[in-house]
Amino acid sequence: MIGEIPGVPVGQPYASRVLASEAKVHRPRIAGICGTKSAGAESIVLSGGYKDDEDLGDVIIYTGHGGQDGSGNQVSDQSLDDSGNAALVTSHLQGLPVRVIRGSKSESVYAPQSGYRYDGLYRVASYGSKLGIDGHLIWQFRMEAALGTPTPVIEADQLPVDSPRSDANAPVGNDTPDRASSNVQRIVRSSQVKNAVKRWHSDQCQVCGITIETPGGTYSEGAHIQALGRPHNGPDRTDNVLCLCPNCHVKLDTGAIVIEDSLTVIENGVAAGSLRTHPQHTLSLECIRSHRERWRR
DNA sequence: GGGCCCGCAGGG
DNA sequence: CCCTGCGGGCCC
Repeated sequence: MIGEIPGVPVGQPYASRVLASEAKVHRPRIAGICGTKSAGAESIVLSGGYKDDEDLGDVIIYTGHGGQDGSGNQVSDQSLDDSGNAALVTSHLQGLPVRVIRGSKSESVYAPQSGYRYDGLYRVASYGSKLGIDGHLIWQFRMEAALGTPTPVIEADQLPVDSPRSDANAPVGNDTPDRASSNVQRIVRSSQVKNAVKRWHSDQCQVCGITIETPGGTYSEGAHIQALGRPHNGPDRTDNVLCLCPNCHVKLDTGAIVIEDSLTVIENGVAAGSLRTHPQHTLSLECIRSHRERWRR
């Protein structure tokens, strides 16, 4: 389950990994990353297992997994083929939220005094590779606190001796949790619809035919033909979604291209080829017409 | 404190 | 199935 776990507030402590696992907050009992390449990452744990990590509170530089010898030393290169790392790449490409759990063994001032603590949702802002402290290639993911995720409280005995407790360290609840979590669930649902379409087309743009290759795999965007929400109110279904490259996505959203009932693509008033199709991917003519109506001139 | 080994759930 | 992993307890 991606996003918040219902009934689990930000700041929720767990005495052990087993308890966090039973609460479904972070299911693996040992591994630091939970997730799959196809669905994205559910959650990560910062527990001091990788020395290249940096914890700045609302920003975390999180090291991917793999390449260690079992006692915390990096002895070989990490790879994006590793499932956890691939999962974080997917979360980045699709803008999906990741639950963050801090453990007491992390060196960070934001670490809990003991056990583990759920610290809310973060997004994978960017990622890249570099040579780690031990001289092997590592992949790192920049995690940024999502809107509504507070910077964690610095627990009392972590404060520098002279610094008074400030209001900034007062316990923080979750602002408008219901609305935030329903937004998250809507993003997740919508991304499942888009993923189905992208899989059918193997990330090849249905308009221009290109496939973008990245170190983390191929990339495409799921583009709604009839826009979601007011005033267009398009359905979030696969028959209202196209697999497009970012350029063609912009063109579709701005009316630079429209689509005829015959699936001919019209650009600058002239036919510019035919939409690529897939047998399992039926399209809604109603949505295509609605998009055309929107950009009639 | 470090080393070891027993774990099991997740993922491919 | 097999393999791995930001545990954890116990022993030294």
